[in-house]
Amino acid sequence: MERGRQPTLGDVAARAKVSKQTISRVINNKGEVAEATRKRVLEAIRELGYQPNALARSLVTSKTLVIGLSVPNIDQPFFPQIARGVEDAAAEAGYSVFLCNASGSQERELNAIERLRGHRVAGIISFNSKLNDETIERAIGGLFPVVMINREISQTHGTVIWPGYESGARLATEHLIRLGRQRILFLGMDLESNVDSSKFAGYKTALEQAGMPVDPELVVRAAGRIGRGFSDLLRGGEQAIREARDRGLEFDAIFASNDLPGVGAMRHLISEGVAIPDEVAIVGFGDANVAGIVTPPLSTVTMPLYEMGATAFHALLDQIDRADHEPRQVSISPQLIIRESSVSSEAALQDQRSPRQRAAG
Amino acid sequence: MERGRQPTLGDVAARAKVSKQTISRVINNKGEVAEATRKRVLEAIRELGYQPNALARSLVTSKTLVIGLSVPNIDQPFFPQIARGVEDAAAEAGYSVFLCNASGSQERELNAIERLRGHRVAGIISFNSKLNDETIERAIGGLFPVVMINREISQTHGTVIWPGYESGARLATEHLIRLGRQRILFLGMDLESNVDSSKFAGYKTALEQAGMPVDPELVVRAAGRIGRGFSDLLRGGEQAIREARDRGLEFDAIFASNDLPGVGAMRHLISEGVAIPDEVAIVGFGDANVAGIVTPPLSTVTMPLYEMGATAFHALLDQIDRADHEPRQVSISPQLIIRESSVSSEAALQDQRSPRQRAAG
DNA sequence: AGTCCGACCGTGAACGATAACATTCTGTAG
DNA sequence: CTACAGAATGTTATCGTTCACGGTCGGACT
Repeated sequence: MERGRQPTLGDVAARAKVSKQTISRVINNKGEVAEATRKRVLEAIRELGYQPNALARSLVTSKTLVIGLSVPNIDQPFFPQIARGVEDAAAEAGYSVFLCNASGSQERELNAIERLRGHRVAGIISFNSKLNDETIERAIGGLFPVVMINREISQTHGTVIWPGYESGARLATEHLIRLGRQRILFLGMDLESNVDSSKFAGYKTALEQAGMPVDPELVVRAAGRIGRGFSDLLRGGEQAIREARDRGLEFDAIFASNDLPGVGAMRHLISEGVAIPDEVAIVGFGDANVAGIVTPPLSTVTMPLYEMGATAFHALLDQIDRADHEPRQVSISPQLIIRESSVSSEAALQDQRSPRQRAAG
Repeated sequence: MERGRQPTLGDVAARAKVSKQTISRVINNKGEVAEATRKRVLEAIRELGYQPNALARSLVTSKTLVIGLSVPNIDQPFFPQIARGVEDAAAEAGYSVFLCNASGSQERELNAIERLRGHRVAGIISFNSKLNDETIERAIGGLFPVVMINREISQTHGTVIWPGYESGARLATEHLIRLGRQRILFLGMDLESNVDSSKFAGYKTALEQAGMPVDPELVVRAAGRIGRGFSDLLRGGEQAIREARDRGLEFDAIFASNDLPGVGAMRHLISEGVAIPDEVAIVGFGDANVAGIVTPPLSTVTMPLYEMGATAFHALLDQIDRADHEPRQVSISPQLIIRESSVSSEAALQDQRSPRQRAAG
């Protein structure tokens, strides 16, 4: 199978019997060109199936219609939806998206950034980076616009998108408190990460405002890392709860900082004959899809992920178009979805109203 | 925030006091260069933070280290795992991946292909294209290598990866037959598509080989399209089964061509008090993650998706590296995972052995 | 008639790299 | 002493575009 050379501006010019410059003018709708020749040119373009070489174009204009999107692991709830939001918005603006899967490894993430730099992308959207500010600064410092999702503040230039993990966790915890739960277990994953620590802060605030104690024993860590498999995370939650019960820990509710360990925890409790939500009420955090499909459906805190992706792209575009752009910070409001893992079906409808209103604020 | 110009070969050359060509030689490890100058050059590169411009490089070599990946909808089980497989393999080989989300629209898919052409990608991996052979031929005919997943045969050049939908569906149906089920409902989505029709063919073959009738009444269509939302597909299955029962259809098993409608169907049956698997046994098709998380866990036919992605990339690389590459066809063997939606937990272990062996063949 | 203007189109340089060829330099064989 | 191989480096052309000019031509205005 021989591979055809793609036609160039010159080929089109020869066929339409005008200079290359005129072809360029037609393509870019820039400068005046007589109606007759424009038609001839378009005809030649069509006949040859000409498609401008973006590489050559970018080389001279030093602009590319390409951005990079770096995620820890596309194969995990949360990220695909964001990616879709980014891709949709980008395609609409004529941009293409390089997908980089960091797999939770710093090395691979840095590697990807280098590659993106080589391609002279117009900007980067980085999700949940494991890299610290200093490293990021060294790798991309000021070279091109960046939007970072899941980063609270940053000395780096660029826009930061921060989902309101704290307020989301507070919504969830307040919901459990309102249900009369006394001992609410916090099931985290990586308590040192800014994501989990924010969620913990929300949990803590809710307890304190209700005048309830924050018992360190009730803070439990589930093994498993973002960037690893799906079932890894499930098992992590399962095991953490098993161990907690083995050592005699008592609790009547769980707030899981991530849905998957939350589901694992729920499965284990059910298999042990614990009644959900009567004996233990559970609320997760993350993705509406997975949480909605389990039995009983898992109450969860969720975010408009698709819109977050689109927002991230538009924020990036703002920076690309105006080099003088000020660093911005965008926050996203999470929303509590109440299902039957925390409230039995009849009661659910009644409680649904008040937290929704809070979520909007 | 001002944006720094990236250093070029020339800048490095000036700093190391050699010609640009020597820099190029060092970077590409091509041609001989004295150890002393090589060191000086590397030092200059490090100091300036130089990163070769892939655009300029590609322009002269007419090779890019970029491929395109087109999927119907990244935000849906199946695709993220494939994408990860592709991205991992690509990154290892130094390639970057353009992600294109066709959203199930032909127009957007063609659009994406045009964009990819403009970027002179080295090849394209297209998943489950809605486009017919003729359109594809016109859009990319012979211009660059293509690997198509989910396409049985094709007049087009290029490699085709075809998951064994037919044999997978046969495994599932045989499993249900072996359980003594007499009236097995086929729950499809888009019976006209090559994917669903292959699955139907497998279903039919299994019935015929067992000497059982193929009742057209038992072929039911779930609304909802790939490319739409998650819950869309769930509801489609739910509704289809509701309607089937409303019109008095009787069945003791369901083979769902896609997990999501299968789960929807199961949920509806459970809510109606139908015992799973005693009264109705269910087997789905698709993704192990989602199917494993529902209650009861859904038996399903699944495929090594991550490996499929990696395989697709390597097949593409083969074509890229050797222009004379012959069109190939790769097939993937599906595997039946038996869970409690078809067999109660004790019985499951016994039946597990025989279908596994068939899947390997 | 001369001038000027606007519409239309072409020319040459540049972008940042590599390919192919040319040059310099050193050491060694004839 | 000359020639010549081979290592080390430099020169020039090229990839496919766009940019910043410059030219031509016809007509309106003075």
